[in-house]
Amino acid sequence: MVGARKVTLADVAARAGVSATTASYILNGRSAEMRISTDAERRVREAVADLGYRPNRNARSLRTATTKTIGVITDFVASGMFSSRLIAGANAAARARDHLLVIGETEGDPEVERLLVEEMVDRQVDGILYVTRTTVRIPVPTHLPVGRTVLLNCSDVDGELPSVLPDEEEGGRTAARTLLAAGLREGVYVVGEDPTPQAVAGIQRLAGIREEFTASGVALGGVLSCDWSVEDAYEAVHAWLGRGHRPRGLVCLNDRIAMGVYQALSAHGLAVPGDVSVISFDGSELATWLRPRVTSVELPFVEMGGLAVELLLDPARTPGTQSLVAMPLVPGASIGRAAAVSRA
Amino acid sequence: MVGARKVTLADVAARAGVSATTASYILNGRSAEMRISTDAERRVREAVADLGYRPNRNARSLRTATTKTIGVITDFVASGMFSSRLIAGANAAARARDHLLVIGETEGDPEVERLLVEEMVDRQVDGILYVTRTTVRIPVPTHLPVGRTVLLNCSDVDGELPSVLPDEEEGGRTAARTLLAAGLREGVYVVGEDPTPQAVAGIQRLAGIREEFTASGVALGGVLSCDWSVEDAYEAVHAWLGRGHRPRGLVCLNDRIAMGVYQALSAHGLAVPGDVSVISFDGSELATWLRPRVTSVELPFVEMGGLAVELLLDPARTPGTQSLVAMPLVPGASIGRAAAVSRA
DNA sequence: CTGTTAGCGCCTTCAA
DNA sequence: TTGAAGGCGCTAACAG
Repeated sequence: MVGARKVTLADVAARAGVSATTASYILNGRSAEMRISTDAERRVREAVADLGYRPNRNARSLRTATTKTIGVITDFVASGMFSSRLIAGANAAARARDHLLVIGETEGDPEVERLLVEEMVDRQVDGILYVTRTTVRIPVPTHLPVGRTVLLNCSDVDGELPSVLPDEEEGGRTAARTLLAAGLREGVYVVGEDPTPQAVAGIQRLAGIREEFTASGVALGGVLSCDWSVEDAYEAVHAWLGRGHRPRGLVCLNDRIAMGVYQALSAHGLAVPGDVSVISFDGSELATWLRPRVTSVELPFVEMGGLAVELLLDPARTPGTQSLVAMPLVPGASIGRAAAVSRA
Repeated sequence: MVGARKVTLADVAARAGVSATTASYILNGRSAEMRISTDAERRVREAVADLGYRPNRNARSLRTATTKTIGVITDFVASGMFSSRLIAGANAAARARDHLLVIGETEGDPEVERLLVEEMVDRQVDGILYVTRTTVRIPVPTHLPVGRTVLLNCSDVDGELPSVLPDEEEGGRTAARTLLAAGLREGVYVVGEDPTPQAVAGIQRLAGIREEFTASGVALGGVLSCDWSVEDAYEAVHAWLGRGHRPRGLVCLNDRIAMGVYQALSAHGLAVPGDVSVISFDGSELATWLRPRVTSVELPFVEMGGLAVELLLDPARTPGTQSLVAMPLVPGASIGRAAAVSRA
């Protein structure tokens, strides 16, 4: 029951026996600066309480040309299974800075995207967060307001707009290090080489993994290519195992692949981590649902969303055009300490 | 690069050689009604194009006291794994009616909730969608603007506010019917009786299942109680199977439970659907990831979100205080046609 | 310290 | 068919 009828600042001022100006100053916390008498202040605050006054933010926005609102334009993020955490992070940061989020989902349609950007600019949003579900490098829409846009989970091919991304390469190194630290020194394969052209996650993760293995003087067993889906991973690994391969460790490029891999291993009677150690990427809920839980390198979506908002609201803070957020390791129980030297 | 500087309606009018009034009429599609000359109209539209004019929605809102914006207040929906589809549905419907969504997540904090409602009312949202992650029956916050609020996925204990909910009971009947149609007539158990007090989904699903079984003169084997999580379902079913029980069919009260059930069955060497038929609720992505895919009764979140927006924007349409949306069956491969009579 | 005056950009009677 | 004028509610110079 938010009465919210027609109580205006003028009403408050009248009741408090001051001018609207004075009331405005007080309500905007400028009473000290303006040296308003404590008495006037008290009377105004009373009037506000008595009348149940609430400022009309539209009117304020019309004057100040600022709305304390951030526009979020996404492809499928809001509906996505874990990428929605990007929104959650952004939302939390926005709230902490007294901003609200207006969201718009484009479903990948460039025309809808254009419309949404216009809509939001029309609504005077203070900035726009352009968010993608998967980490991609794209030719960014030309109509985004340059000064006030931050790319989240994607980067501009022209590198003009500031962007926030997970540090995939370091994530790859983390995964590799974790396996190496467990004593795995042979028979380690990567599952899920990514064929999608724009997607960068797979490529970078793989690069990090390779780098770390090379640095440790250990050779990677090989790379199995498959789509990033449970079913495709299952098919690929199942067939591969069927041809007699017996890996010691598998690096799954995301949690869904890990699920498919678990299914394939199980179908061949191989145990995790007894026979095969598994590690993956994403750190999603799914990782915790697998049995045993798969150790996963987490996509720091919440943190990324938060950082993006900070950058958007704090122009000066922009450390450069690209911010990489660390991917923490979420321990599971999918990695066995390998016998010093495997003797299968 | 949305120039969006300072092109006002007045500029457009000036360039077109008409008054702001005329320009306003034209841009609001009232030129016919106002019998504006086609020539004036053409000139105005040209001016709009030339100047790249965009209306300032704040100014408009100040006048019209309408913002074409819907406030969405959720507990954890936006970050939730599939409940975010509620938002997706609402968003689509909102866009179709030229509205945008402002979202706010309360993380279950009533104080935050109060603040958010105020914020949104201050911003003159045209209505509020109050959304919960799980289907619950709750004492709804008192400060929601009565005329313009729709509850989504929850209902008011006082039954005052209109609400949109999945038709859980019918969903339960659907699940039961599906199993019965496959010839299962004994050894059917339900997994996941829900202990949470406010949650209604489990209770209603179970009621529907029971009703259908009773109607068919078939006795339910029993009900296994466990939390609605993969791990808990696994533990419960695993222990139960360990005590020698051998079900023919299992109805899992959600997809996560189904996942735990699959794990438990697998651990006991029981095959789906060979040894045991399984059906579940939610129809989430997870259902499609299980091997074989589990047949699931879908939570119609997208449709619910859409309907909620319709009701919010179309006061007259409200058919009553509570709208139930049908839960469609999403076929998987987890149900075997039982031998006419089991003879284990 | 406080009030007066002017708009922000748009919509909408009321006259012409 | 079009224009002039007023005001939505609030903020910010600029006086006093």
